[in-house]
Amino acid sequence: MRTRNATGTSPRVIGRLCLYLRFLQDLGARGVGWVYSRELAWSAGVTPSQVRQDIMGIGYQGSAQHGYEVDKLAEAIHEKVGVADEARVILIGTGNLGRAILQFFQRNHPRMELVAAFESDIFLVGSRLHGIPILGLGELEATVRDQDIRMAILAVPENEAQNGADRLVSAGVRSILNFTPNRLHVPEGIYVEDTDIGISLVRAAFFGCCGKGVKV
Amino acid sequence: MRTRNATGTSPRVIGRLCLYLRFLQDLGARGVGWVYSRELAWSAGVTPSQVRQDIMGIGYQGSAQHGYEVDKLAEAIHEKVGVADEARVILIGTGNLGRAILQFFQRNHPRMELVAAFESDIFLVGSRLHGIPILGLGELEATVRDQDIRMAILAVPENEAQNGADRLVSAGVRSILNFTPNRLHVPEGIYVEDTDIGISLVRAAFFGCCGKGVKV
DNA sequence: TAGATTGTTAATCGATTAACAATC
DNA sequence: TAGATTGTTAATCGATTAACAATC
Repeated sequence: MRTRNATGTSPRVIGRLCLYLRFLQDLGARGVGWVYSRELAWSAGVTPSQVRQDIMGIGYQGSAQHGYEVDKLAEAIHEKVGVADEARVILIGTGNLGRAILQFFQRNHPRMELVAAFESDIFLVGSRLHGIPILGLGELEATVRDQDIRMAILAVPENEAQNGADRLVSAGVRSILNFTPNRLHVPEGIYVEDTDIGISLVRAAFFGCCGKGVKV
Repeated sequence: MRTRNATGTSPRVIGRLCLYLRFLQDLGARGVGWVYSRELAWSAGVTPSQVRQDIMGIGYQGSAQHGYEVDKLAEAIHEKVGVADEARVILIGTGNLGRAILQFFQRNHPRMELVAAFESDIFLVGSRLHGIPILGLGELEATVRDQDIRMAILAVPENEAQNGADRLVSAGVRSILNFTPNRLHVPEGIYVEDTDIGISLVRAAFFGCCGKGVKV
């Protein structure tokens, strides 16, 4: 199963564009005006060839003489990827992981807006965590519909994962950032981004200790 | 740049084996004795073909009649991936993210052992967080050497990321689970697993809101 | 100019899927 | 047996890299 969109942009390309954008913003802040694919490649840990492919993919053109204009390229990438800025998001689950995500929003204040967090524990409902209102799970569907929410962060206990996803999807959510250790079964057209710390730990242990991981 | 090891096991395969293992352990606990590739595939969100490929890769054989024996297959996967159980890990940085990771260890108690956490704030050094001793960054190298640590979790502020990685590598660490938003530059043979919540958010927003993500 | 870089196509590489004989 | 499944090879698909003409 692959994810694609109309323009052929894959999740991997989006990830790399984000990395380029961070580097470009950094360069811009330092007053650097131009950058070569080689330098962008270095910042993102990829090849210059791939950088040029990615930039070709968003239709931006550089100069063979000076490389890419920092501000212009940043703008071009932002035009492609900047939907994140307008995204309004909800969080389901305010356990340890949920609270870490709330903190992430409070600290890094990504431009996307965290509208509300949902929680089944009625003692928490009605309060606020890191400035975000905690609503009861019963209000989930109404909130998604009324506020036209298209994206949700799922951080509920494992045994509620699929049920939570089902409710989100039927309420109208189009993409889920899944922090549960389960793989979610969703209809076609719904995007799921899995984040699995347990697997990341095992992978690092495997390649670090015994797998003799080798970059080739 | 790809990561490979002697036996050809890629990070993706390891990730899927972990998912199969979780499902198998669940089945085992429920007293189920046999499982088909179709069911394993469903649990991990992949195709039965891929499941059979992965299982072939670890050298386990099933039966065309009953599928795979749950306990035996779990054991075979565990034999491949179970190095994680013996891994001893250190954490660098005890900010918000670092503390979330400490909580993760305390709650999910993965079998790998979190030996110590390192912190530059001298007011925290000497105390314990979630049962884990907090040491000063000056003790990093000695600890890695004396305790033969091969894996580290990097959760320092962005501007200390590369420096932290350099110190870890030169002290002898072989793999890094990187929670900073930077891509680390490490020598060949060192494995880095990147976890980037910011990018995950942007991806989900992109494919949920405007990218019209479609599973194909 | 000479040298370095981009844009873009072609080649390569790896990962996934399909197909099907063998099996029970 | 008939039907379903595995093991395994071949085909497909996608992503990455290499190559090189065009450019300045």
